[in-house]
Amino acid sequence: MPERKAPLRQTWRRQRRAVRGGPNDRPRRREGVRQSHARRPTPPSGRRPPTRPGKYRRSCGTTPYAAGMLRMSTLFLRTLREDPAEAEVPSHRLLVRAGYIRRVAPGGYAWLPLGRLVLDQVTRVVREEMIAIGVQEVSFPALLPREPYQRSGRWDEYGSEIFRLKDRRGADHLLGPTHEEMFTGLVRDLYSSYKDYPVSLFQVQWKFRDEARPRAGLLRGREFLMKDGYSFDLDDDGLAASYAGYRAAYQRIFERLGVEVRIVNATAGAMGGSASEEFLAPTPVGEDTFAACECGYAANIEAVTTPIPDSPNSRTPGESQVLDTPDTPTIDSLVDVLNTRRAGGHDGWQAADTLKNIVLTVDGELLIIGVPGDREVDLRRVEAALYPATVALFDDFGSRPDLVRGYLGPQGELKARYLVDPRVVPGSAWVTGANEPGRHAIDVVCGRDFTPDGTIEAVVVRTGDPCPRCAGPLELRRGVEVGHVFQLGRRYSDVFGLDALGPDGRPLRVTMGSYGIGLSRVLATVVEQHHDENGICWPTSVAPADVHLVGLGDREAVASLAGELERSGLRVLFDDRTGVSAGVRFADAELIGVPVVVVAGRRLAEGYVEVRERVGGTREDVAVGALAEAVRARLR
RNA sequence: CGGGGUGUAGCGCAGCUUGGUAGCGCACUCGCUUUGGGAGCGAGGGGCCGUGGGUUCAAAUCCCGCCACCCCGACCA
Repeated sequence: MPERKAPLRQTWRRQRRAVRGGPNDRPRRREGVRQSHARRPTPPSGRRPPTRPGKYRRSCGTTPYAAGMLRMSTLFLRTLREDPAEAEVPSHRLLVRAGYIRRVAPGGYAWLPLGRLVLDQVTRVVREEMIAIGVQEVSFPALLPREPYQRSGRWDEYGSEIFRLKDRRGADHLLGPTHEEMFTGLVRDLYSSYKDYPVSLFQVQWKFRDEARPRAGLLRGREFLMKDGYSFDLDDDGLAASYAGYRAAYQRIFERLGVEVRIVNATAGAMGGSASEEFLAPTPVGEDTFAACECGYAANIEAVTTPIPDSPNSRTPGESQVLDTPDTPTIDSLVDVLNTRRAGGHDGWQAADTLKNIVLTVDGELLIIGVPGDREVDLRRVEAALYPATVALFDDFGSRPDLVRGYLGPQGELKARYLVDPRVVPGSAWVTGANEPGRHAIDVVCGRDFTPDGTIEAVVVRTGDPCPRCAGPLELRRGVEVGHVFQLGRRYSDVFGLDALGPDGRPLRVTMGSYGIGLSRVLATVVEQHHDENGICWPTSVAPADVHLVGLGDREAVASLAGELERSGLRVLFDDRTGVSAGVRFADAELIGVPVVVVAGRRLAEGYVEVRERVGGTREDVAVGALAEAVRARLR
């Protein structure tokens, strides 16, 4: 933490206080102050006229700190006793109630002073770690021209997710969802030699997505603050090194922010590219489902791979035979009939012994997928496996009488490309349709009676499925995607012709990586992971203040205590409001969630105050002289 | 896009069934009292009742249309 020096303004403020007088002298009502506000767009505090803005400390960015102290008597804040009706998830509820944010549109939020402070803290941590690994900061507009996105194909691919607008001449623009195109173009314009590389750039910018349904407050908005970084390397090893650098920095960032994350394998999605990992923060309100194992394996649900079973079957299959199985359009009805009849001399038939064949269209082409009958097909996983193709269920059986609905089987002449779940290994025997209405075949053996064109991860992953790394049981969990790193490769450098002239005089095509952190989403995630029934419990690294001073005793004595805390370098949120009961102050302190609360009250005259920790609720009386150290010791 | 719900003061809600010109709690203002867990008493300010039309002597209330927002799902770096 950077050292904070006590500014000279302190003495000046005290003089004003002495001149002013009584407790009801509310400075913001003063004419002079108002005029100053009108002239100066960002007064750091209403308490004094900002006559020398250049002298205000800058370490807090756009914060409303006047000099390391926030006074609740003038802070633009109103806490709510009741939950806002529209808020469901804890972060949304608490951030609105504690006066950090306020909804202004579906998926759009105003940031109040406390919210700005916290958002700046999150940004500061991320920025520090980016700079620490040598990434340089630039800044692009949020409003972007169509052409680069047209060229990369994303103008069309993104579809209705993208915010598009026209200017007065009818020219198309968009509000940037991410900025790969712009960064690629910038580097191409300025750099042309291999000696310039590698280079890595980032920005912090508001991004826009026309979400079909914004929800959960900041977790899924249509406008959100994001740090996006891009690496540019000359070869795959360089890219791998850049990727590793960002990945490690991200781990440090989330560690510092107090956000628990799991790094999961991910599919690349609409941005193209290969290696890709997501940073998922586990929380019950997360929208992403991932599979995790005790051994440390974790993967996005789309990226989970199925271990190949050792033994194909529990029973030895005979020759395949066709049975009349009328009225068995479903797996359950088929299994019942098989067991009743002791088909194949066996009555232990289960849904998992059957092979269900699902007909899909992939970019208009027919595809049949064979999966064990106890499994459902997960179209999102299919789509991920076949990316970028578009996948849909086939339902026009009327046009294909050769596809016998409900009685499809892969044996004989295949009518379309045929892929199977990895559990359908060579040598495994299945009960499947006989391609005739009302008939099924048993002991249909993969590799003998039919030969698939390949395997595909198509079925819904279930709790208890075997881990691909250790075969232990997988657990399904929910998480918020707070960060994403991936190796784009040359997708964008190909499109924009980003080359570096090599030492041999030949052009080298640059390879790229892309790395994002959703800053406003991280802020909400911190709250999801750090709150209780009374309010937020900020980690020190992002808290709007280090210490929340509740003044209950003698006003002058409390004010002087606040000044001492401030001079010791702590960021102080000082509840100097008049006419507010102790209960309200305590409740507000817990709601706002500063990590250490100091109550200066009944023992203040004897030189003692109470120090409380927001997490755990411990309380201890501390001598005033040792207060700053006692607070600092609890901040960590 | 499909399903459900809601629009009344800054926030949370009642009033609508049975039409008579708007109310409660919190917040806000003033006065007095109170002061270690969301204080008490008294006095106040604040609302084109989402919107357009219709019915009626009269509409927050009944009828029709529209709009907005919230929740679940689909979709989604």
